[in-house]
Amino acid sequence: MISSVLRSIFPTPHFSPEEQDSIIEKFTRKEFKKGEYLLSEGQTPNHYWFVESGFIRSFAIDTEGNEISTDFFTTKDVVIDWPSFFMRTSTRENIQALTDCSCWQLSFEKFQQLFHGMEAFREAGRTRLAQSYFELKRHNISLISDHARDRYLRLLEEKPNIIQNVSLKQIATYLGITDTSLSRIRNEIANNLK
Amino acid sequence: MISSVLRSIFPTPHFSPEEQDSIIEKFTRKEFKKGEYLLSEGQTPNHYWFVESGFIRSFAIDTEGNEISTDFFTTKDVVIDWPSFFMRTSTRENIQALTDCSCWQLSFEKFQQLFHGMEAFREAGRTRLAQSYFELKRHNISLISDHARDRYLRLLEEKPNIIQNVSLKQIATYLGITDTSLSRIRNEIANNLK
DNA sequence: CGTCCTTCTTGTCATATGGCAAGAATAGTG
DNA sequence: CACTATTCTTGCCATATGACAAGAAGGACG
Repeated sequence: MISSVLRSIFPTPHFSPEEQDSIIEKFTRKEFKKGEYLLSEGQTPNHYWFVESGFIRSFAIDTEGNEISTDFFTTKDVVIDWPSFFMRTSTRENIQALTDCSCWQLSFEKFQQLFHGMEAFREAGRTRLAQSYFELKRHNISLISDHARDRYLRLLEEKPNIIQNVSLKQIATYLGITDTSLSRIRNEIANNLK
Repeated sequence: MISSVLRSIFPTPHFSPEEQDSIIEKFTRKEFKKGEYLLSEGQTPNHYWFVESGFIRSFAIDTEGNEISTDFFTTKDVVIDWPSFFMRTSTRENIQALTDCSCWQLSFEKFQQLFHGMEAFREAGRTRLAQSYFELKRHNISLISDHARDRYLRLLEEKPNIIQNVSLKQIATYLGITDTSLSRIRNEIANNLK
């Protein structure tokens, strides 16, 4: 099975062709239909994925029962709930396909083989997790310091195609506001008010 | 040098006595005076620490130049900025001793030896990072969903000794509010208003 | 033990965002 | 292609929290 996406995720300078092959052969192709869940709250994940095509979101349920979007994923992104995958615990997250998706799936077992058997693989994995941590903290600080408007504008820059794939409400909870407020913010921006 | 703290961080069921010894010998003792910085924005960290005694906070500077507390550390906690430590990049964080502190320090180089040389060590490290990620995300969702009052009460439960060691202002920015608002919240709680 | 400096509290008013509800627009479906 | 169900917008008013400033309280230090 050919995957230019996987090769670009484990690129040549850091991985020898043999290493690439032994990584890629451990992945299997997985398709998800729009609306389908890759992972649901309460489950203990046995896999994670890289996105070949499609759009995915993760969300958690807060104390009031509201869905709070925690992240959005598209081509080349790793789709994983780090804590539950590594700690083998049940997750608080839900991960749902927003469009039909095509992904590359790796089992925990195969992941462990690669992680403990190949130095380059664990360096890359560690870096990926550290990068996710960095972005999560950045979002955190932004929630504290920035106005909703600024958060929205930055999200648009970073994920321009989010508009076509994600409902206002789902974007709003990611930004920490209501869909009503986000609608107003969009209106202000469109009309160049403020 | 004896350290019951380090032994409890790399505990017996998961680490053989030999492994414990080979880990612990790589740490050095490091003392910090109240107010001293373990890490400053712009630096690339070459070490991380476990706290033996004392109280430490980390903070970032936001776009307006305000200090935003990102975490608090005390005995047994790992003090590290994961992204910059692993990615060998300059950090956005500042880490400062709030009291005189005694820590165990590990260099990046020695860390790498342990990480790539000892399976139990890298499992433990990965778990620690995953756990930090989990708590960061929980804080994130709390910033979006919970009232400041609830965040404050939870912080008090989780770190009861924070009050003795950290100023209101530093706690407030962690909670995402101003010190003024936190003062009012404390007043409400004390007088059982609301 | 008095002085100074930081931290904390409290008052007044401002503002960002929320809650609710009604209509408008859009998309999904037989 | 009509019908229905979401999703999005907009109005009105409520509320949590912020900004600023003045005083009170608490700690550090000679």
